[in-house]
Amino acid sequence: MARRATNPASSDLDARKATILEAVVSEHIDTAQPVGSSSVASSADIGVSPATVRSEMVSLEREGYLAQPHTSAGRIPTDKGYRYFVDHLTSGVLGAVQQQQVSDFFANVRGEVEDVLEQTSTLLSQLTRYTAVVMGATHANSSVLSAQLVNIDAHHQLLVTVFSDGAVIKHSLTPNFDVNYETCAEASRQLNALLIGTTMETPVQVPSRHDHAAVLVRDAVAALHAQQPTADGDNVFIGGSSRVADSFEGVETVRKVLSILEQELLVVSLVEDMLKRGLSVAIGSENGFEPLSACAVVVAPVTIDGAPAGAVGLLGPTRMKYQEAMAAAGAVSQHLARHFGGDEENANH
Amino acid sequence: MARRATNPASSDLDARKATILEAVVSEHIDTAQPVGSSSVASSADIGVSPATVRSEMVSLEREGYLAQPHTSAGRIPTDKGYRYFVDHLTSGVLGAVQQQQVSDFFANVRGEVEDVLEQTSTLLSQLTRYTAVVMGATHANSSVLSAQLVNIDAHHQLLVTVFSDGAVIKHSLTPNFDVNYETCAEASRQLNALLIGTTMETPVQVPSRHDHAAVLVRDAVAALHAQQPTADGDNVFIGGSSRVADSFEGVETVRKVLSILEQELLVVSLVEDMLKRGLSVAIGSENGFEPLSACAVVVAPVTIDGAPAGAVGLLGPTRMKYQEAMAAAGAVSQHLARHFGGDEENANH
DNA sequence: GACTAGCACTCGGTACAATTGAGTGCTAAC
DNA sequence: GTTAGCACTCAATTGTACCGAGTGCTAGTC
Repeated sequence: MARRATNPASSDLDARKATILEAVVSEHIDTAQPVGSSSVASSADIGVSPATVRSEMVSLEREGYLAQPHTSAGRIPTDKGYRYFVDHLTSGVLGAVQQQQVSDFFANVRGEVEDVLEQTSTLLSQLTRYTAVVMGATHANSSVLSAQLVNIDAHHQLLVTVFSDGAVIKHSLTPNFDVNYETCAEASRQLNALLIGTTMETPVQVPSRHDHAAVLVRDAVAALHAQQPTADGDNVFIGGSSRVADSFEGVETVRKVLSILEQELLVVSLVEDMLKRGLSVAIGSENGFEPLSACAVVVAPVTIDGAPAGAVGLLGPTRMKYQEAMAAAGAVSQHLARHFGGDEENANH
Repeated sequence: MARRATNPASSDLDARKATILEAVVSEHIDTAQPVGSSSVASSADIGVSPATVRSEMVSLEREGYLAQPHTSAGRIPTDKGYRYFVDHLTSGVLGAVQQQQVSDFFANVRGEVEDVLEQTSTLLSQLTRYTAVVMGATHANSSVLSAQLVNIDAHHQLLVTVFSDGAVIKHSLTPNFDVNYETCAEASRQLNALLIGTTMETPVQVPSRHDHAAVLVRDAVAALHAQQPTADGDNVFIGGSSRVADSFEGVETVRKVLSILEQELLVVSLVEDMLKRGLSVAIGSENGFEPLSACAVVVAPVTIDGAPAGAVGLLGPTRMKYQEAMAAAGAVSQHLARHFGGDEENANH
C-alpha cells in the first residue's frame, strides 16, 4: 500500500494511463455509456490487450479518475477524470460551417448593444447545442455623457443617465414635495454639470442647500450611486435554456439547473468567479453550486483593448464536448470584441 | 345513430353528466391518474351506483369530453372536458396566506417599472407553482416627454426618448459623416421640439433640408418610428420557467415548452391573441401552438382607468388548478393596476 | 323506463425466475 | 510486464403468472 508511492500532487499519469483515460473520456462523451476495457483496447493506438487495460483501469479508479456504476459495468470518468482530459486537450478549431455562421452573424447583426448580446447568446447556443450565457461589460468604468432629469409628473421624476459605453440607465425619484417644471429643469442642469465625466464610482460633491432643486439633485445622485454595478443583471443574456432539457435525462436535474439559470445574478457570480480564478472550464463540483454538480461550464472573457468587457459562457453536462464548446466560446468572444472594439477604434482613429 | 340527436352546438350536459364530468376532472387534476367509475360514484353527492356512472361515462366519451388511455383504465378528461369544467367553474378566491403574500409584496416593492414587473412574475410563479408571464403596457399610447440626442463619438449618437409612462428607449445612430458637438446639440434641440407630445404613431413633419443636423433629425425620427411597439418584447417577464420541469413528466415536452418560452415574442402574441379573443383560459390545442398542446394558459388583463395596460398569465399543464390559477392571476393583475394606476391618480389629483 | 347487482372480460402493473451478455478481477503461463 | 483464460457479478431482458382496477353487458328490480 505504501510501496508504490501514490503522489497526490502529481497530476501526471504515465503515458499509457493517459491514453486510456482519454479514450474512456472521449468515448463516454460520445456514447453517454460506461466504457469497457475491450472497446478501449480496440480503439486507437493502444497496442495492448483488454486485460492490461483493465489493470490500468483499476489503478485509474484507485487514483480517482474513473468510477464504476456497478461491478460488472464499464468505467465512467469522475470530475477529476474530466479535469485531466480538459487540461490535456489540444485546443481545437471551430468547424468551417460554424465559423461561417459566426462570421455571417456578426456581418449582419445590427441594433442596440443589448440586442446584439441577446442574439449572440442565441447564436452561441445554436452553434453548440448547449445553453449559452453572454455578459456585457459593467458600466463601472464608463463615464457619464449626459444626465437629465425628466418631469413625469409633480411627484415622479426620472433621472436618465447616458454613459460613454452607450448604456442608458434610469432611476425614478419620488420626492415628497411638488416639483414644477422649472425646479426640475434647474436640478437637471445641476446634475448634468455635476455628473458629466464622472464614473459611477467617482465621489461627487453634492449641494448641501435645502431648496427643492438641491434635494432632487442629492436624491438623484444617491439613486445613481446606490446601483450595484456588478449586481444589476441587466447585462446578462441567456440563450437556449431549453437545451438544458436535452442535456440531462432526469427531470429533477433539469429543474435544478433551470432554477439556477433563472437567477441571473447567480450566473453572473459564477462566471465572474471563474474569470477571477483564471478558469476557463469548471467541471461538476468545481463550479461551487450544488445544483450544478452535473454540469460543466466553459467561459471565455471578452477583452477590448486589454480591458475586460464581458464574457461568454456555455453550460452543458459534464460529458460536454469540451473542445467544440471552448472553440465556439473563444471564437464568439473574439468576434464580439472585434465587433464592439473595432467600432471604437475606427471612431477614435 | 341519428335518433338520439347529438346537438353539437349545445355545450350543456344534463345535470348528472355534468356532475360526473366535474368529478372526473377535479379528481384527475388532483391525482394525475385516470379516474374510475367507483371513485366517482363514492365521491360527492351522486347518489348513484358505479354502473350508472359507467354508462354515463360511455356517453361522455362518445361526446368527446372524456377519453380512455386503454380499455381497462379509468377516464381522463379531453381538452373539451377541461373546457366544460372551466366554463362552469365558480370563480374562486385566493387563499388567505397567498392574499397576504401578494399584499406584502406590493406594499414593499420598489424600483423601476421593469424591476417591479420582473419581480411580480416571480411572485406569481411562487404563488401558483406554475410559470408566470407578466407583460407591461406597450408605449404606443404614451407621449414623448423628452427626446435627446447624445454624442457618443463622432460616428455614434444615441437618441434617448423618455415617454410619459416612464419608459426610456434608446436608438443608436451611425451617420456616415462626422458629427461635432454643436451639430448634435442642434439636432437634439430640434428633435425635442419636434417629438415632445407626440406618440410613437403620430406622423411627424421632419425637416427636408440637407444639413447634417437635419439628416440626424430625420434618421432619429425614422429609428424611433421603425420600432414595432408590440414586437419589442422588452416588456415581457417570465418567472419560474423551472416550474415547467415539474409540470410535465416527459423531458421532451419540457424541451418543447421551454423552447417556446424562450421566444418571448411568441409568448406575447399568444397572450395578446387570447386577450383579443376575450379568452381568459386556453386549454391544450386552443392556444394554437402545437408544442404547447399539453399546456393550459390562464391570462388576466391589467386595466388602468379602463385602458389596457398589460397582462399577467400563467402556464401549466392542462390538468392545472384552474381556480387557483385564475384567482392568483386576477388578484395580481388587480394589484398591479392599483400599484401603477393608484400612483397616477394621486398625482393627477 | 331508469337503475343496479352481478359477471365475464380486458389489460396494465407487479412480482418472480430464468437467461443473457457485457464486463470485471484474478491467476497462471508466456 | 503482458496476456489468455476463466470464474464471477450484476444490470438488463425475457417470459410467465397473477392480481386487481376498471370496464361493458345483461338480466333482474323498483
